[in-house]
Amino acid sequence: MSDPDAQLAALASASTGQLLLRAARLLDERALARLAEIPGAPPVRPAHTRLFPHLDFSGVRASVLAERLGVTKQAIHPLVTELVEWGLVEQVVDPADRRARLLRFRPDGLSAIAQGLAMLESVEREVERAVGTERMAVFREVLGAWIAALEPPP
Amino acid sequence: MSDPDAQLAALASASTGQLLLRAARLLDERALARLAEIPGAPPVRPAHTRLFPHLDFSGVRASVLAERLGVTKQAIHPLVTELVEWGLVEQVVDPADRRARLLRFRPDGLSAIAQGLAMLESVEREVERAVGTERMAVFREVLGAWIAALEPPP
DNA sequence: CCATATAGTCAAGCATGATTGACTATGCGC
DNA sequence: GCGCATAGTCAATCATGCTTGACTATATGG
Repeated sequence: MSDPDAQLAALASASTGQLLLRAARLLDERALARLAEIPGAPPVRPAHTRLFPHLDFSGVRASVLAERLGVTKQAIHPLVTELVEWGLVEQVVDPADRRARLLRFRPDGLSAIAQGLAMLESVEREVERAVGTERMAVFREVLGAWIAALEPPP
Repeated sequence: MSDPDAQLAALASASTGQLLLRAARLLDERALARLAEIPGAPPVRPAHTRLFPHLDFSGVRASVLAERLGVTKQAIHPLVTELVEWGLVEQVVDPADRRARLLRFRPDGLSAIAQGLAMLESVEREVERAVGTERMAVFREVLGAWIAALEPPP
């Protein structure tokens, strides 16, 4: 462990960060692949899934979405358009400013991708079964710490 | 919690899987951004970092790399070429089969991206400080369970 | 020794997801 | 009411990271 080269190599090839990246990539691929093999499901792409954590039933503006993801609103626009076409979200005029529209999940639309989401959940349950409820809780908590450490570019 | 719509929305917007994806994306962006702002550092892209977990000092064939990542060897080739140009890895003829070449880290090359890797490590330490050594150990373990659950497409 | 398989290379093309720039429509403040 | 800011749209372009297909060089088995 005192060899700095070995340490570097370990960092490059198997640090916790690398494990995190690897797990996420596998999860992403699997969730999308699962969705892709369901006949009627909309062709959701990674770019759409990035929007999900920022959507809810109360409504968000497209420009806010863009800002949160750190991209331009032009980049968001086609994605939102597709989600609307697929019936996953709907747009309503923002009562506070009629130029703007609020985007929000449509419950009946969400059920269209329910199986894909259910896959996420099933992997989650599988892992939970393997490691136990308590450890899973710790995991979620530490994940929160990672996000907190990374979220605002200090 | 009995409202299935709310459950779906929660799954779409904040399940553990989503948190995992989010943390990984943030980490990836930060590590690459850090590297990008170091003057002499090679312009490593996400595609290269995917190779790292599969590289070491003992040597791997490019085709094995491709197989592990689930892409064609043509996709791997330009990435490897760049890593070699940047001095991060070197190629030696495989003594077992002279058609093949083994790829392996070059210690002095690794130090060129040491600062980027060090950033990974520093975030890791920051998180560890925040949550404690024990919880970090649990985290790593659960991460392993996720990877195990996802690794071989069942 | 020759046929066939295998490791890696080269080239062209494509989907994705971003960018910049120009535009429309609406709202808000003086 | 007018002027300017703002929310969203449209169009063109670009980098990235793949793909398929054709090729070269080396190995191995009959």
